[in-house]
Amino acid sequence: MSGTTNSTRISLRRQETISEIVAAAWDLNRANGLGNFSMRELGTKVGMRAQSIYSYFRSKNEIFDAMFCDGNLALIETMQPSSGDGSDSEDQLELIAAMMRRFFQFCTSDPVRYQLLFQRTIPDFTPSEESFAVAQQAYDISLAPLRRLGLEGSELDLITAVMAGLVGQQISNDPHGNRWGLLIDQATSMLLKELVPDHIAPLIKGNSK
Amino acid sequence: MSGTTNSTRISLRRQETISEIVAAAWDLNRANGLGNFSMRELGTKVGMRAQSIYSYFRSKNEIFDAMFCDGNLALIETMQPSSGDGSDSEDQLELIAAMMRRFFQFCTSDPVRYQLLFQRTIPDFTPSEESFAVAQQAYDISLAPLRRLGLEGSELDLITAVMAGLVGQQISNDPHGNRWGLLIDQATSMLLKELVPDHIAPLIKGNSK
DNA sequence: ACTATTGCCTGACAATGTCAGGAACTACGA
DNA sequence: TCGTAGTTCCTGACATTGTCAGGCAATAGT
Repeated sequence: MSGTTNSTRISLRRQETISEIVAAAWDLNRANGLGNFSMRELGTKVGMRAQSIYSYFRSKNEIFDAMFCDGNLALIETMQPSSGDGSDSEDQLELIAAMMRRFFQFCTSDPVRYQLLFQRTIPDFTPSEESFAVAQQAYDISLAPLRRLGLEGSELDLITAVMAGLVGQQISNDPHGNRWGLLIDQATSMLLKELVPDHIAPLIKGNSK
Repeated sequence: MSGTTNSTRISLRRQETISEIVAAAWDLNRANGLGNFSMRELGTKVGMRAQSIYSYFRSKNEIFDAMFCDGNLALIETMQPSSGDGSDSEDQLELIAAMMRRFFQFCTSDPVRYQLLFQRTIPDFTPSEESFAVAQQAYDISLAPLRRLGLEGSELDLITAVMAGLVGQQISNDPHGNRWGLLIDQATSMLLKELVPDHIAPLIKGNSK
């Protein structure tokens, strides 16, 4: 099982099987909680024996690695700017709020994916260089609108903390609701008042208690 | 192994052994990552066979439960008001900032404990009624200073999200440093400006960019 | 057609959580 | 003090789990 082949047909077939295995792994993780599945269960779901999976992935952790890469690609797709994104100050600010809501939705719509991407749930799993590079790309794309506002360093740290906090609390404490989702706009405006006070007048409509 | 005995000496001995097992479990979890230890390893560390541990805990998850309870008792101890806490408005505000710093320190000083208390890392583990009650108590004690300021509902949600976010980002991204710890005071004042604007004049010394 | 590669299988092994039964020791009551 | 009950650990064992080795049937390449 070298994994290298010159045949397009076989290569395609192999890629398909790999994708099937990864998709089945997502299903099992979502059903059982992250990490709570056996290779035998996975094999059964795909229609082969567990041992056969080892001709596609060298270890269980390599399946997590493929999932990690998969999840970050999905994040890139979610956070990629869409074609209608304007460039003047007012649109930028609305873009930030929309970006926050998009990230929140991405994370809370799939808690297992969130765990794998942003927490350290699997003790022995660390991403490969390749998939870590994808994660870095996802990070850069996610923060690009903030950087375009001139935010950097500790300012970005504060924003990522607030965003991560809203998501984390939502997933931990109200997984089937939207309790912390209702706070996104307030949190966003609070952050922008703090970090970009000169730019926020048009967006802020009054937030006093 | 009924676990019920009339003998103080035996009862004490049993409690000591239980404590030893839990302490050894903390050590192993901290060394290997949460959940990444075997009962055999734990038995060896305590000086008995793995099977013998089952005369003290019915399952591995029951050990996690004891640890969960343990960790929340430590949180209660950390967040309990100290004797020098004043009651007027100015002291209250400084109390909030100190509370934030204390919570941050509690979490980041022991990431495995943080994971067990605040994340869902062990798929099949849910706290027992008894230890969940301790966790509720810890929550109430932690939030009491905020409630004394008149904060409630979604205001508390925003604060807990920011706090959780700072901790979570710190532990995930800078486990051996203090990158997000440096943002605590700014985050605190930002929150108080947002939520208690009438009360914060004496504390805020100017935070514009 | 023949050979090499691929894709799965069976068989097996060490590690893991946990159960059952029992021996040695300790505590309690007569 | 002695006998009995309870406690604390042990050995032995089992089902499950991650993963390796070897091999056969089907497919691909020449």
